[in-house]
Amino acid sequence: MRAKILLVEDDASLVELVTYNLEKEGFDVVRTGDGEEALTLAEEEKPDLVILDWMIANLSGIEVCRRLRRAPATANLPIVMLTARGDEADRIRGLETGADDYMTKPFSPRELVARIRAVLRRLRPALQGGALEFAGIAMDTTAHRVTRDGRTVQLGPTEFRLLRHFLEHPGRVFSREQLLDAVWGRDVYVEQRTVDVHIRRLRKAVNAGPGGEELADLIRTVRSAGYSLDATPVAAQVAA
Amino acid sequence: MRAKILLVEDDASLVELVTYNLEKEGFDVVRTGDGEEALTLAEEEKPDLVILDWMIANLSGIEVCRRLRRAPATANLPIVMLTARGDEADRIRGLETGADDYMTKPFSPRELVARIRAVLRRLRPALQGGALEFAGIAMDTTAHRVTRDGRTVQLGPTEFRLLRHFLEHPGRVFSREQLLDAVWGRDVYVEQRTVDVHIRRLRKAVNAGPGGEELADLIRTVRSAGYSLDATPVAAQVAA
DNA sequence: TAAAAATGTCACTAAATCGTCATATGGCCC
DNA sequence: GGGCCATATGACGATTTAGTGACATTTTTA
Repeated sequence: MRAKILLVEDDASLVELVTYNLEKEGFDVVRTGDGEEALTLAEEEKPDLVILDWMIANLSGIEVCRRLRRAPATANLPIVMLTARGDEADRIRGLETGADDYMTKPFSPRELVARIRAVLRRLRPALQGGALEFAGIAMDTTAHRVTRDGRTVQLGPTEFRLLRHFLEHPGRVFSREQLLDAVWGRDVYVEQRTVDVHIRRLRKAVNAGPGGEELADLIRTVRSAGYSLDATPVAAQVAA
Repeated sequence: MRAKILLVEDDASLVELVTYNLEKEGFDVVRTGDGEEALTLAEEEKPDLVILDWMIANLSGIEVCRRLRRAPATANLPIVMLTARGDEADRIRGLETGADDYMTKPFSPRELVARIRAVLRRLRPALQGGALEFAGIAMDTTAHRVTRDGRTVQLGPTEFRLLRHFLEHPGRVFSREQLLDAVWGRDVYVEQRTVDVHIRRLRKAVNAGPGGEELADLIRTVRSAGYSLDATPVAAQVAA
């Protein structure tokens, strides 16, 4: 999942510079130079983080910061303040108003990106690898939660580990032996056929639709080779 | 609750300066100038945050940072790096190694305090005397009071700390071992199953409705993994 | 000091998960 | 189509794991 960043800045050349660097690093960027609009966008676009210049039109950055903190919808939105002022007093005021970090112009875009990553690493572990996703299946490893198309999927511990392994290597085919090593552990002795059974349990849980019907099977059986997580169902190949 | 800070720095005068300012602001300070000792102290003292100088004896700051991140017990410990180097490359390297913030000497003690507060405000809201809230459960950490949907909930000390830990990391699953570390303390020896009993007591207190009936259980049991505070009850899954 | 509250363990129960097998199903080659 | 082989499936007992009530002990409070 790409993180979305709201950039509130009215210096056009700086906007370009920062946007370029953020997008190069894989962030989605939403931009505005206006304080009022920033508040609206923060609500509507649901960014994962806000970069906020101190000096912007209509509302000062610090006022925007204060209002973002006050509104329940954005109270927890991470904010990185940006400013030309090097004053210690200003920096402290910014941090005390609720900013998570503070950078003084001129700054290096790379450092900005590094700081943004540091903040996001903390607040959205999901954006940093705690979350896995493939073809509608989402797994939050820290919350130990799996959903398919938004609906919660109930899995036993072994099925959970099995699915995690597949999500970590989507598309790749694993033999039963490899799956036993990776999911059960290298020193455990269980029948290879046992893998089949857990694959079946995993399929049953993941492919169960809301009304009891079957969804597309995302686990592909590769005859005499093993299994893989795969987005192209057999039916689609036939139909095509 | 006072926050405990581990200061890893070998410049004696700087240690004095920072310690003075931190203690004035109400922090407890543990100090060392040695990298190896820093790792030990981080485990044993369970600080809420580490201030880490780049240049210290025995192990470089960045190596300490890396090891702290690697050890499960300290992987989530907030780290503020401190250094004489102003190099952008160094700053970025520090942040990418897992530091949460970075300050360059000479720095203002007041700004350091402000940055520490900003980091802690995020990660340990309870330390700031603030209120915690999740899905109808509200906790006032200073008044030591808990309510659910407005009604007061009566908790024993251990259940209170347990709930506070959950509220600080909503949604996240903790193993019994992690809960013992975080809630009971690293040096206490109690049976892992004791956690179950306190979970039960916490559930009983929190889920008791006004008329004696049961409210939705907000504590989720994750088999073979642990427990988490979670807003999506099982009933909702079934109904969906 | 006595009463009350809180704590940590244990034994037991309840529930879920696991691994295996026997059998059914389905693809593939001749 | 027949035979062969690999996989799918349903059932089942064994095992693992969590929930629960009780209890002795310690700590706090009155």
